[in-house]
Amino acid sequence: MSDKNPKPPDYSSDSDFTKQWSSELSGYLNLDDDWPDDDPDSFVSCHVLTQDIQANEGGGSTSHEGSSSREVGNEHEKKEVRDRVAFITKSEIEIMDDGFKWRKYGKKKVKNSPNPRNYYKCSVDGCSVKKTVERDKDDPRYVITTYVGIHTHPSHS
DNA sequence: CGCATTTGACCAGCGC
DNA sequence: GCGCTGGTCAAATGCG
Repeated sequence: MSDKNPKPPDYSSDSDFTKQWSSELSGYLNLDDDWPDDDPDSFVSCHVLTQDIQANEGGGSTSHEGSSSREVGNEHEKKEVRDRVAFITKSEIEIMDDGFKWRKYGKKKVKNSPNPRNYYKCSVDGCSVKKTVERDKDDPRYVITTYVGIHTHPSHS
């Protein structure tokens, strides 16, 4: 991708799109920026699944659903308490500038979907936030963005 | 010149 | 014990 600042042709008002995202993120990432959220009902559907990514079949409708052997209500306190925020966004593009700089550090093909999964990491100094972007296998027009960690900086502006 | 992006390989954890 | 999946890092290249 040679385009650093992708402007989705579909979203004429990508500004609102970004604002909304930041607004959503601000609720979890504690962003100081006050976005003039004037369009809560935008054309983009953003679903937030926080702290519980049990929804492997999150995109809705996935293959095996009968295997309910493992309950997901328990928290796995194995190592660090990384904040995981999964965003299911209805968009054709997965590269959206939410106000942070992301450096792609890996691409892996998942068996659960015919599409590869992209791994991004914040390139801001002192910020160790990671982001994983994956396309829905059932609905390619949907993108699942999972944020891991909390931004320690307001924005890269 | 610096940095973002890309692909491959390696490693770790878990399942069977 | 071996295999598989997922995840991360490293090196190289291209572009700004």
